[in-house]
Amino acid sequence: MSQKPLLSIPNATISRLVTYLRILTSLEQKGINRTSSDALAEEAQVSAFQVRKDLAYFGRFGTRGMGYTVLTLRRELQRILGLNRRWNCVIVGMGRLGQALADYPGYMESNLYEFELKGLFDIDPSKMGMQLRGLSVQHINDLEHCVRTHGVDMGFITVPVEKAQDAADALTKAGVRGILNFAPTALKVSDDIAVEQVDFMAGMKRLAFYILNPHLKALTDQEE
Amino acid sequence: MSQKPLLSIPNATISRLVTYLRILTSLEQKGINRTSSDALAEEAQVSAFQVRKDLAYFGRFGTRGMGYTVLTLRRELQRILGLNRRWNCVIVGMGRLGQALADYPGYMESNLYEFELKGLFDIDPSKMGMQLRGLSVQHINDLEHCVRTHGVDMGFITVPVEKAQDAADALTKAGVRGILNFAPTALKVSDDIAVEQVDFMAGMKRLAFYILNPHLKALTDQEE
DNA sequence: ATCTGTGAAAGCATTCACAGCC
DNA sequence: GGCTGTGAATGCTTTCACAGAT
Repeated sequence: MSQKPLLSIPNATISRLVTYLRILTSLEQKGINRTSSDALAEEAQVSAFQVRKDLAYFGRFGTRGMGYTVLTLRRELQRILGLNRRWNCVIVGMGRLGQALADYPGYMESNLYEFELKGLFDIDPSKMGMQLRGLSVQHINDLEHCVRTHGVDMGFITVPVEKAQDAADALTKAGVRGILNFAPTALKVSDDIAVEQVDFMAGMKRLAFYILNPHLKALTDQEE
Repeated sequence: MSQKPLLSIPNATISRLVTYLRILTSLEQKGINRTSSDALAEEAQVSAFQVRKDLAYFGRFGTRGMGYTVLTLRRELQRILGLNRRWNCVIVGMGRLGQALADYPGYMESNLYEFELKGLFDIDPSKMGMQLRGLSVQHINDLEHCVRTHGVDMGFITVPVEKAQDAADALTKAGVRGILNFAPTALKVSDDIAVEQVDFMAGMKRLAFYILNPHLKALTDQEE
């Protein structure tokens, strides 16, 4: 219930928690009900120190000398990461990236998270009514209504970079609590709205760089 | 020509270099031919120190008291990032993510990078011959031939997690120089092959976490 | 004896201050 | 004077070593 952190959590920790959760789910399916920081570290390919430190940001979930109960730790991680609920989403900007994102069925049925698309928006009249995954593209003016009626949590911005701030303002006004920005620009939004930046092709760009510079090894990872 | 770095470069620096390049390209289009670390920093929303430090990893491109020549710096960054060439790519695994990736037209015509798909591969016989973006899905056995004849640089792994290592082995044998791994597992490959990990939905997961924990602010960014 | 939880040390990346060149 | 390039300082993340619980 009560989260401990007064300090800020490394972003990388959050990514790793998702990994631990995936491992725990898999252990559970195999009928294994106890594990240890060593075993989790082995699977996640990080150090056991790292596993324990990551968990320590949120509380104490193990028993000294014993390890962790798979079921308990799995539940705790689900709670911390927000997986006991569905996340309602909208896409603003139905260009090529928005369409690809709407068409991508994976995130709806990811075995961990439950993200659900509730609306698709654009300002281009020629796109109105276009059907994608059972939703029809609506005008941005209808965004607020959609957000209120469906209890939309987050919006994905996939408009051209020069329109990104407008889209963020519209999402703010509509009342979403978080924005995932695919446009390569930093958004200015009010403090109570979470913003995460996504560079869709960052992986390819880094890869191109490291192929070109084989003597440089990527030591920092995840990121994405 | 000669790259300076003996030290390892922060991964975040590479992402920022791409940002600087985008800004320089835009300045050039506007006919502006001189700029400064201050101006670049303003646009990129980082500090001027950061801009200069990032550039310093690769050499000296400015003139003290004067700033940078847009044209020169743009060219240098293009060279460093590998944008004077085309990157030939293949996708291994034509499930939902592989299909979405093949269908996504954006990375082919990105105004900075030139990535081109040269082949689509799977092991499932029922997928063979399936058409996507002018390419037909081939059996993984034909991967090596494709890589040799087209000079393929990198492969994207979009197979289920338990098949990811096999896909990596096949790509290694076929002779690619880099692998972009979308499966949530760490691959073991020979040292001379660059591997970058991509978590397609990491942004959404982080966002869910920060919406749930509004008192925690994301301070580390980009990554992606 | 075992394995967690955590303060302290080490390792990196960012920020800073200023020396060095126009 | 102005602005870059860079060693030194700061701040954050990871690693470590060990105290503490069973």
